[in-house]
Amino acid sequence: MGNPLNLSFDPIERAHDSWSRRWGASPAMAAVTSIMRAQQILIGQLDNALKPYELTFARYEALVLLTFSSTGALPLGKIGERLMVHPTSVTNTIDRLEHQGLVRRLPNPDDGRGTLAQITDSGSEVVEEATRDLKAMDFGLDCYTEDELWQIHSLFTTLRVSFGDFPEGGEAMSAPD
Amino acid sequence: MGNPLNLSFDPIERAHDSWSRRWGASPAMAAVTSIMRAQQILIGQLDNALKPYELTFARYEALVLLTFSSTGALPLGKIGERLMVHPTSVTNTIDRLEHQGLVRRLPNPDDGRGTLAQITDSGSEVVEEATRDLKAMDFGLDCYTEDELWQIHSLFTTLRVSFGDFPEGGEAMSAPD
DNA sequence: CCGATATCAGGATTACTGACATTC
DNA sequence: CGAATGTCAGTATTCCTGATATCG
Repeated sequence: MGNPLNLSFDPIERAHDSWSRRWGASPAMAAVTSIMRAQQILIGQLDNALKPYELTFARYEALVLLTFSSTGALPLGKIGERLMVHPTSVTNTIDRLEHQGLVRRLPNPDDGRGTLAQITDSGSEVVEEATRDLKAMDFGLDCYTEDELWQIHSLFTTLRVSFGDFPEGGEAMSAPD
Repeated sequence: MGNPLNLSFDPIERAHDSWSRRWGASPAMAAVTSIMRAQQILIGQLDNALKPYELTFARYEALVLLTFSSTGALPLGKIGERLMVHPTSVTNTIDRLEHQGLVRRLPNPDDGRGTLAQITDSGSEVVEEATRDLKAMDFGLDCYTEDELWQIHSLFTTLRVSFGDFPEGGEAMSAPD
């Protein structure tokens, strides 16, 4: 559903009201459904903005990651780790980008088993343009103040740490690349 | 990726640092990627908790919605509206639930074109049990205080209103059902 | 006849499991 | 040999674009 619902009431508020009457108030239930809908709205906005480049947000993120690498190339495994996606999804993503000519595969000189994905000149151009567009639309979050955006980021860092993505208060150590 | 990343650093913080150096600081970029990962973590937790019942969170939500209806039945179109999913996805969801015996289809007595989905006794039992489980795990949000949960809900209500899901400050009018 | 309500066929993403060849 | 890196085949979800039969 990439389109506004345009209802006369808030379906999530309504669901939470009914839920409360039956099973007791649950701010967690209200929060989860809000997060789900927010993600749905955002991914719709982002994918839509990237459509002219035939990119999805997932593919855009892969290109951005390669852009930041010193040589413009990274082993597929590392890409999956950074983007938090499954190995087979990385293969799929890189396949697609390769067919689009935005990335090329190279054997990893440091590991005969591995493959590097390297961004092409065309890929670099596309990233620059797409980034300009996404910045212009504030990644779909133009309804927020800068303060609120940091608040959101901070709140979810709590969840990610709690889930075990990375240790609390890291960032002050070695920089694996 | 339903599993913790277990990295030694925060991949989102890292990405935002690189991004900032190249294109300027963007709290929106940091917020979006945080939201995406949070949603990924949560849907993984929820679907995992519902696996014993052969439910996904989407199917669970459909059952809950029917539970709240006075007759335990609703037109498919209304279900899609409330759950914010595409009509064809509703057909698919109800198909699945019907095969599981948790829901049955009935012709809509008020509209010859329409179909009602009605929850079965078996469906009602499953909802109760699944809900108990989800409440016990706080919908995957047990790392938050009640205050933080309302904060999250409130922040995303801003986004949903801004996107056009429903009018600001609604909730004080008729109650379509 | 036009619009609304499903349903169906089919395409695009993404995640995950299991298997497998290659290499460390 | 046991572990790691990618790739492939195949499955499950969900979203979306038509096309379509039926009813209001």
